[in-house]
Amino acid sequence: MRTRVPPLISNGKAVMFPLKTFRPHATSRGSSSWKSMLFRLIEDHQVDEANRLFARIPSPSIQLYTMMINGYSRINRVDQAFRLFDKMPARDTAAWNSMIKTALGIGELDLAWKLFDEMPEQNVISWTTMINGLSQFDQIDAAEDLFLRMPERDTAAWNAMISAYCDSGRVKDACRLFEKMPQPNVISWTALIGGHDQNGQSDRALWLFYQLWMSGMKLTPSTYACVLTACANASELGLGTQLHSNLVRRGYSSDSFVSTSLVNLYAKCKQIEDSIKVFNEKQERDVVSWTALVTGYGMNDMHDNALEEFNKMVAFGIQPNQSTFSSALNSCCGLEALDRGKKIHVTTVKLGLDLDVFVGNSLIVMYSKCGDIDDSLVLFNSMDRRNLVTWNTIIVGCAQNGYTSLALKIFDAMRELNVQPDSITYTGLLTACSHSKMLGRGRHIFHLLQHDSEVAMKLEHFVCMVDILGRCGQLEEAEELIQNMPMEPNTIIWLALLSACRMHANIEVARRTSKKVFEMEPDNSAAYVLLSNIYASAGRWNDVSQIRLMMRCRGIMKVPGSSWITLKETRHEFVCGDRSHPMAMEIYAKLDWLGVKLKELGYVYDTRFALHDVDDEQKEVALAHHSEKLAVAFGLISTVEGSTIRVIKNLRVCGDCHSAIKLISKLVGRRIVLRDSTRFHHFRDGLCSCGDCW
DNA sequence: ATAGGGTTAG
Repeated sequence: MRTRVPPLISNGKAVMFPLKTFRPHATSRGSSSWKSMLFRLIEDHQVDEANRLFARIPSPSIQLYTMMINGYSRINRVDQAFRLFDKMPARDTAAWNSMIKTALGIGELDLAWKLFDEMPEQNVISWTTMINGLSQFDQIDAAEDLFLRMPERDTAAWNAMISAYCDSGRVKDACRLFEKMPQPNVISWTALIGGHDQNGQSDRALWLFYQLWMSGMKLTPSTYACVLTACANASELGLGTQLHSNLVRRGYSSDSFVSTSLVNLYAKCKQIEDSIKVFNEKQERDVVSWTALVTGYGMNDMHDNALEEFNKMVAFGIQPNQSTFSSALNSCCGLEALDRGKKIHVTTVKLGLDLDVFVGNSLIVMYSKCGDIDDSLVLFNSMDRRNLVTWNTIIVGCAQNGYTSLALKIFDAMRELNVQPDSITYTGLLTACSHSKMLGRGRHIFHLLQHDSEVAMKLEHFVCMVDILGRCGQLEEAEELIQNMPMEPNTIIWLALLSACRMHANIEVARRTSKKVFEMEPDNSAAYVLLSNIYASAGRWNDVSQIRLMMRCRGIMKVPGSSWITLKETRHEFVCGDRSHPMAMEIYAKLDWLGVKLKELGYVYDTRFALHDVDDEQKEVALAHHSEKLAVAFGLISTVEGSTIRVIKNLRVCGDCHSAIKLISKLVGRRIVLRDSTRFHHFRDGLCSCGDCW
């Protein structure tokens, strides 16, 4: 929205008229009663009503004009604000300041500058308003320049500059200013505490709070809200609880900001019951507090409750906003609930929020985490505004769903638009290459990353590269990379190498590698399972039984494989050889039928994978009755013919199941989406999206 | 109670 510059302003200097000429009848008493009536209406957002009253005032004072202007400005009726400003017989500095603020409110920075330059006399408030506005436009250097140039500074001006520094991440500069300012007040402290917290320095924020507390300065509700948030982020439940009882004694518990901070505090500290309690005792339930609760349920893995609460909020008549949607969609991911995610998508469209960049990003994540990468891409292509998160989200989504070349293509498009990648972008790309065993492209991306001065290399990048090298059989090079990297290796990177050893049956490297894991994490079952599988594949049964003995002695249990499918919001979970499901008879009958049909297609069980399970009793039946096969069979008999089946497995999909499900997809003419612990497999027409690089 | 500074969810 562009606002025309009003004629009086572009004319240059405004003329001040003596007030008495214009309101001869106004007495101070009369004016104060007009004022209180206007004030009440404006506070109540009844601006039209206020304007009718204003029109009846014989010669309104400058103050009354300015009140009306601010009333319009607050509800974004900017044209009317400017019209009144044009009409007023004289303007004081406050009126000009109101107009600067109005211009900034609609994003008209140029207009704000114009007003600031043309007003006859700026005061400290004019300067402070501009500093604040420049900060909102990320023009921190211009704000700093104004701050240094302003003729006099009061505490509010210092505070504005401290906040501006904090908002642009320049916490050190904020501290420097705070040290230098003559009279820091509780607002200065609150700004500095909040600034540290918001820039990831919650511990330092709490240390600052301790200083404030010792100074004996009286805390305001804002300070409590701010500090409670820092407690939440630093997981300082103890301090948070003390502050809670303290603020109750001060009578601050009904403050909306404070109570929302408490809802957040308890949710983040995994005290969801207390969080619910605070929320239920809260007088007004607004979007923010309700969103805090929805998010809180999500953080406590109570996604069903989260979505229930989201629905309650909508039914209560409170309109969700970007944040609410992003939390609700996140819970859809947690439940793999594509159907409910789609319903929420419809709601975002109704509210016109689906094109919002944050909501759009959440929708992309929801679709790709629920295995519907095609709808993710449709959404990505329809977004007219994108940020780095958008690009990262779609790249990671493609990587997890086997769309490797598309991920690389999107990266090229991103670079053509000069969007600077970050460490997540590179991780996504390397993951994509690893999933498709693209050694050359992987090396290329790794090279780009090493020479990208804007991105710091992280351990996870090396994990990805080791994974690529390992999968492509370059075990020695992978081992060398681990030994020469600039940070300490963790068990994850050794396990990546170990699993490559399994793929390429390399006992020598496996021995060295597993030794590292046993030293670092003797209780990690993955290394034992992998090593024993490597020995078993080589027929070295003595070594296998030795490892099993070791596991038994150390009391290490392997994580049992399980797969599940969600139908009509109910989760049906299966483990290998499971007969506990009410429809077990039908499921096994279907599996037998599939077995016959698959044999006709020339399928033979790949017995190498019978060794996948360490436990003896599961060995024989294992292959035919693996959990993922059970879940697929259940899906086939419980859903409409032709519809897509979506299965999730907690571990990696077994190789035999992978071949079998490919054929099943062709046999029954269905798309089957299987999400395992690392990625998605889209089976269709006898093929898998992973190109068998599982 | 004419204008500026701090506060809640993601």
